[in-house]
Amino acid sequence: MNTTSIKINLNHKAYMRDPENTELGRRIINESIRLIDDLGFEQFTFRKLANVIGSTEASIYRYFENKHKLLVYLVSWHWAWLDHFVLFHTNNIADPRERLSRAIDVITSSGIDNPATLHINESALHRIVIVEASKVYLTKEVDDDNKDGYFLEYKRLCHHIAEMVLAINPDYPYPHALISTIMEAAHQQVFFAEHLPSLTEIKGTKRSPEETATFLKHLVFAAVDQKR
Amino acid sequence: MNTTSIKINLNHKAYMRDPENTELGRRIINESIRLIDDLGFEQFTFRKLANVIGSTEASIYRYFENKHKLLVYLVSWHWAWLDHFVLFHTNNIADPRERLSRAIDVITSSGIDNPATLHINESALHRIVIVEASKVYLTKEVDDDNKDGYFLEYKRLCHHIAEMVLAINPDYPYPHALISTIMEAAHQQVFFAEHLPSLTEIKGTKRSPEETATFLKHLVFAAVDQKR
DNA sequence: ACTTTTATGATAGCATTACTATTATTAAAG
DNA sequence: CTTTAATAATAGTAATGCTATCATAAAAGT
Repeated sequence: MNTTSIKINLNHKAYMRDPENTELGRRIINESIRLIDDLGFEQFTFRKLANVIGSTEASIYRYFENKHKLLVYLVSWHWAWLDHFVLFHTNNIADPRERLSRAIDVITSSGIDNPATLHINESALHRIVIVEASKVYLTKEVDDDNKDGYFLEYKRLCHHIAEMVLAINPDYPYPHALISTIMEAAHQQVFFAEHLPSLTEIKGTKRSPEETATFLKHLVFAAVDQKR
Repeated sequence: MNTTSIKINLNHKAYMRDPENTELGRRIINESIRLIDDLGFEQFTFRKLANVIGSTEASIYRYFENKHKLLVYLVSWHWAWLDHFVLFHTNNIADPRERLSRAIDVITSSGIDNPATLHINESALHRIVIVEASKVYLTKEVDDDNKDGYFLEYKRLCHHIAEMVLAINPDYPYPHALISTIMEAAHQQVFFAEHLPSLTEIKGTKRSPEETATFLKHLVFAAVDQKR
């Protein structure tokens, strides 16, 4: 298996025209990641994006209906990429505890860039996901967006890791709740460490993802191994 | 102690003029809760609020610099109120496990209305907090807002519950990380149960807060009791 | 080669949002 | 009974979130 041949496929169309297929599309993705990382999603606009890529608002609107759909696309891409990475790193590992441990390492690790998708800066995308990912579903349109399949990549990753939990303890009653909780915590704790340090023991350093992984493994294995 | 004499005091000024002191101020709070619950924070505007309370945008701007600060105010008020409620329900309980268990019940419980603060619809506010609370800190201005004390109520509640964890197990290394994780999960799981049910075993019914409390107690006591 | 389609760019415009400023009116305080 | 303070009424402005039109260039089909 050659990692340079990876193509991330999404299970929905948050876009109107597939941005992976054109030069302009790839520039939209590439530069929007840069700009959202820079300005935050609230301050990010298609007008500003058009300016930095030397194109026009109207052209960007031909790819994405609005900036929310663009965020959905970016976040979904990240989840699909992480799901792939979890699979890759747990492949051929027999011990279910080791598999789960590695999965937690992957979901907390800061972005690992993929040489096959040069137009995606996965490190910057990971920073975006930490701050903005929950905004894709915390809206009034969540049920419509869910019907359109916008959260399938997130759910699939959650389900894959929940299956590892069940492989360790088939009687654990909350595998999905546990994993969705720690998937969210994986971001929150890193954010808290940097910005609201009194909410966590994790230190706001370069190593906060690893420290967060240690905390989450404590938590998950305690829950899964619990005598009832 | 008479519960009808409670006055929630915030440790910061997200407002320009204290809305508790005037009739218009109380109407702003009261109706903004209704309207945000109804429209979601993104669609909520001061213009729409001014229309429903029969006042003007300019008048509302004399109380709150912008809608983000109003949300900060509402969410802080909720945390201060919950902190008070946790104190109330754990007061005079000697057993630290029982104290922690009751604290978890309080943070997951849907809003309990306070007869002393009739202008606050705590049930609607609780629904707002579930969906919108994380948006108060997931911004580029988080560090400035933190300096202004906007998250003190949240941090204090987290710290109070973390102390209960330490009372049970003084060696547990992540009390604040654990509690901030479950405070966030208390909202997420209820939201997932209703809108993204494949992410959790909690069922999207009226009883989802109680079910979430059961899950969180499992998790917290497993972590705290863990043999290391 | 030559039409037809498709993608982008250039330009304009428009309703809504997020404010700020000005002045008038009314009610409370001194 | 007059000064102050709070609200209302009105207007205006820059930015946002779009949509529409038309020209042009490049790619695809015949």
